[in-house]
Amino acid sequence: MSNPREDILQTTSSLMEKQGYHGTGLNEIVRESGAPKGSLYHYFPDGKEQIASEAVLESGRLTAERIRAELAAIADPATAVHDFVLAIAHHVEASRFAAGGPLTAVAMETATKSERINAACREAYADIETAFREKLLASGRSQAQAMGLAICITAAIEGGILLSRTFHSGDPLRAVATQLRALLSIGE
Amino acid sequence: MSNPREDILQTTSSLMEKQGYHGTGLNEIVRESGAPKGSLYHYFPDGKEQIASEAVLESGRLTAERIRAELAAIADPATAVHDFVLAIAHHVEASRFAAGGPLTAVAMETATKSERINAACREAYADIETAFREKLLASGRSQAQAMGLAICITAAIEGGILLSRTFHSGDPLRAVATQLRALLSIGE
DNA sequence: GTCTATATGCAGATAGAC
DNA sequence: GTCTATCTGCATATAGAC
Repeated sequence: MSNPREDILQTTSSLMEKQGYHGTGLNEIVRESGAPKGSLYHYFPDGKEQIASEAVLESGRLTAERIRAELAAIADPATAVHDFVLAIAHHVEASRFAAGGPLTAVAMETATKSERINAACREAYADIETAFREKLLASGRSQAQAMGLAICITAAIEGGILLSRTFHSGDPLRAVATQLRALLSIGE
Repeated sequence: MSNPREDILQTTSSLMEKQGYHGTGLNEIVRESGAPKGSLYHYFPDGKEQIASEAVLESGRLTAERIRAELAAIADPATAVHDFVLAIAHHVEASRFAAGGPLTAVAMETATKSERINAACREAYADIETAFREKLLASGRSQAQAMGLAICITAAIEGGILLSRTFHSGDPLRAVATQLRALLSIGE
């Protein structure tokens, strides 16, 4: 089931994850994905912006899904989030500090430069925040509390990935895991 | 007191802050900085990597200095950090979501691509974490506690800047401010 | 120290054949 | 749907005059 369109999006995600939007070339994407050269503008007539936007959206959906699945396995939200962040730490280390999702770099680079990509990033982060928020709501937090916490969890994880990649160590993410567990244990 | 070298570094910081490392061209830096065209490779013989590395280092030192100054104004660390993050939120809004420092985007893009820039990012983040850690140590936390919290504060703020830029709103940073205050108030 | 001119290569994008 | 060929423009970097 070779699917050039999907291959292109997935390769784009993993390349932009490592080197951002501007650092990733279309030729590079075609080469790495193994997709037919001539098919790029056939599937994505709007070019690079469209490819990046769709890659970001797909990555957001996939990440939100994974978050839901992992959080569902453990009842207590503090422990669930803690363990989830530890899993990210392991994943980032296993990828030799290449992983982390394409959002962070792409979102920073394009926040004020491309309306289309920015909209995609907003939707992706909204998906992710919602996944955390739902878990907190299910365990009895108020709407406002759940929202504030979900934003902070998302921010701390994104920042933790950034620091872990920079220091080539999972330790920053593990520190984030510990502190988030403490934060989520307040008032229990 | 026109100083081409300094002008170039400062312009590099503010351009890479908006569009990252690969999205910023040397021509653009020269044009925006007003520095003499022919002086770029005179001051920075190693080219773009050197310019980015020095801009990152300078930005790290400056940021750490600002953190120390702001935190020193308020005795209670929870309130001090809270107010500091609110100030960032205001600053990011005032800049129309361009601000946030060159580190986030540059660090993500270059973590596994340029040894030299990566080393500069590590030093910059270490400076910043140290500024937070000192405040926590001064208020009686243990070394381990202060370290873990400082990392988490840095991560949450970086992530908060990312989200605030993406959503074109200071609210994510304000949510981070609230939660960090709660986290730092544990056990008081 | 600063200039202009330029080398070399790749970027994103398009045209038109098959 | 996929190919090759090509357009235009900018990227980083260098050479050599002043």
